Amino acid sequence: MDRKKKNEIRVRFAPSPTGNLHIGGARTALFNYLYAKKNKGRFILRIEDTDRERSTKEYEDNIMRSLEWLEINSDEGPFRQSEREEIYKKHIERLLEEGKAYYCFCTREHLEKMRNKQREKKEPPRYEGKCFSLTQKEKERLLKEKKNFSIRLKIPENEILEFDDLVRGKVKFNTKDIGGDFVIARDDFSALYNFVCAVDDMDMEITHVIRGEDHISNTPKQILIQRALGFLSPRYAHIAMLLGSDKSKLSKRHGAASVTEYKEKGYLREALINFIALLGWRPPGEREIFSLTELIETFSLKDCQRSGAVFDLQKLDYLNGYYIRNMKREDLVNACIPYLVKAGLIEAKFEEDRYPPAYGGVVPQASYYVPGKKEKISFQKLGEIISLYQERMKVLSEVGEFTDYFFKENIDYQKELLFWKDAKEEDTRKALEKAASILSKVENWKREEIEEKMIKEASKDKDKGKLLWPVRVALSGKKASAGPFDIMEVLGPETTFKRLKSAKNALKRAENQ
RNA sequence: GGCCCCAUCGUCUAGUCUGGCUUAGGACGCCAGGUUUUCAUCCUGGUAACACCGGUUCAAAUCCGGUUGGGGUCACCA
Repeated sequence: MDRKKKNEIRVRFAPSPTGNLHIGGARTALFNYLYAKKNKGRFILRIEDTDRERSTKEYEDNIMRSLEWLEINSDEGPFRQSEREEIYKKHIERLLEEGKAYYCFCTREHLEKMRNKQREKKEPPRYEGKCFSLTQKEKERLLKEKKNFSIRLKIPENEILEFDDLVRGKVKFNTKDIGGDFVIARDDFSALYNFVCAVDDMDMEITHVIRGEDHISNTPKQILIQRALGFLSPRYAHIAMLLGSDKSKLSKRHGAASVTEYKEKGYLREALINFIALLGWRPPGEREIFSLTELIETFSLKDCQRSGAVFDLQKLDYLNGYYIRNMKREDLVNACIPYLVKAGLIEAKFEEDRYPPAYGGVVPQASYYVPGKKEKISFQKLGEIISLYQERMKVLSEVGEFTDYFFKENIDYQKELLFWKDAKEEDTRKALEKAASILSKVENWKREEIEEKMIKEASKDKDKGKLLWPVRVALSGKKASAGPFDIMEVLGPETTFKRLKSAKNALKRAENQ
């Protein structure tokens, strides 16, 4: 481990791999990262996998890759607590020797019973310290009998302690409210959360612990552990929780909760970062669009909110749309291609030794095909199609439903959709015929000329929609779409005429029905 | 229930520390209008909040106390 430079600020993000990276976790990671970068410090990643039952490698991978995707990169780590068991064990043994911790042979059943009794009496649950008064002989006997035990930390009975929280100010607590001497290790000397956390924060020379408000109540315990071990505690900053629309702690039941889910729905990392940064933090001024770099420049714990922030999907959508609109075309196309593939609109074929990166990104050397058709569809062409919807997309996953008519051979028309306002079938057929005749005079099949000729004709009537609406629906088959001239240019004359014709046929068919 | 934290538009928030500059500002949403063949974008306007009660003060969203409300946490989970 790198040794700490003098006055260097060191922060850590310490997720436990018991689930995919949660959006709230991502925000905690971000705040730590921003604080480190802003202060030329170091950002350390620590995997808290002391719960062997629930921790998995898959979740750890997900956390790592999610952070990577968000470009929240660590300067040190990942350190795994499962690889540091010897360190914890030594500290526990020392506390035992010094009499600051002791063996407890109470069974879970006994403890459960006690807790229930206390609850019934409306008393706070609390360990009464029974095993602390065990004699040396009794202890040795129980140990010999191989009775299950746990190791508890002896804490002061009634002492007021306080710490200075960087976002909340002074927080006081009384040791009598902690719930008695608490368990720091199991009978195989494997340490529990508060202990490993306290030890690692010291051992990794963490100067600032920035974490969710739900850890406030753990702080006294960790301070007590550090005190018993004879170490100085880091400074703490407890940031407000991320809330669901019902104002309770954000979780799976509020819908998408993991970074992965947002990524898959087509949210951009820039938008997600910008959005979660502004949840519970706001720099002075009225600006709301920030890149990661700009966030680093302006970040300060002083500007952190003390109350919880509701996760508002509509604002995320707005930001995502904003970032999509500001993307370079090539980047947008690359970002959209996986969604077109997923929607079955195109197929991507890669040169033999090249495969798409597992996460995001597309190999430019890939070739794209429309299923069922022989010829390639060029990257350029995909760009023309996609950019028609750049202004309209909120999330990347919408690209398929927006652009499907460019890839499909035939369109199933809904007859009524072809009618503009109170137009009749006769009017609609005439409009389609008129359009075809105008378009047949177009010499250079470009948007400008198409638009000029069509608008000229459409303007003969006050209501341009009489001509243009049926044409647009004939081309797209949709109630809402990009403009007809843009569509025509991308579609090309052949398909354009074909669609005008088949729309007309659809009218006929509808008449016969 | 004990302990802890919190409290400005529906939501994110500015203003609170250092009381008067506030007819409480911005953004998202929503509504209306403009641009437009549709949708979206864009532009203009509108809607909407200091939880309550007391106190301090010439003056309180801002300071103090209480009430209410919300949240978190009370494991051999993290």
